[in-house]
Amino acid sequence: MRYIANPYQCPVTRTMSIIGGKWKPIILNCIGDKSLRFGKLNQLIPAISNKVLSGELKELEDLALIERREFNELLPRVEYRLTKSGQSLIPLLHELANWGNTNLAKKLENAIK
Amino acid sequence: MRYIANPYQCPVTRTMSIIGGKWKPIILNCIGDKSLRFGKLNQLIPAISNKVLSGELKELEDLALIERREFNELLPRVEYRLTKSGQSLIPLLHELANWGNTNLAKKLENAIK
DNA sequence: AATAGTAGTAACCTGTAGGTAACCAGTATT
DNA sequence: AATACTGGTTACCTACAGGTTACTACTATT
Repeated sequence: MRYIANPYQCPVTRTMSIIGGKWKPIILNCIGDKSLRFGKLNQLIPAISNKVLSGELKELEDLALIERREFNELLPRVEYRLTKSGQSLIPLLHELANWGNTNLAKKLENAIK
Repeated sequence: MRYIANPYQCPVTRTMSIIGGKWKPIILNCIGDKSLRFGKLNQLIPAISNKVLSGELKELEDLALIERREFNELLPRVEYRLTKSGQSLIPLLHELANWGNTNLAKKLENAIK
């Protein structure tokens, strides 16, 4: 496989533009194989504001990595779950996590702050 | 494996902070198993400015992903190559590229611009 | 009638990754 | 004596990801 040295055509950069954000890998991982409501996600990830969470969810939906389902019952609710494509990212995320754990655990504590 | 829903402690985010930049995966991939000079890298990646290239190389060196070797010969030169740790990233980059190619090829052409 | 929970929006602000352009000292070429 | 190449540095600028705060309309609870 050959890479072209231009980020706009680079497949790694392309993947990064999806999972490279601050919250997307965390959101994907939190959802996992469950079907979660907005509020539940907000609880699981307390550091995210609901504006940002809402934006990220919309982007993930546009990328067809998650599915948004509205239930118009007496008290209406919304649930999010991974699509096939989204599920296929999970093992990749785990590998990234592993690499980070084995290769960088201490080295980065300060760098990341 | 359990993730804590906070990017500063998230191992995926940790890894991302290294390869998640615009140029780092490209640089790592360009070096590959070779030993490249600054100027050569600049040629291979024409879209990067030498200020940014210089900065990225410094960061990659700080992270011990590449090695910088100065040769103080008649015309002094500098060569960069991957460390063991840097080499261990290459397969991961390939997987990211693969995922991007199979799952997103078209979907993102516009999104990324 | 007041408060809390639902799933968000709207307006505004900020930090920083990345970009541009000019410059450096030393050597080699023309 | 002028220009180009080496491997960078410095100062300055900008776009945008992400953050903060306040607000919405609806229902349920007390």
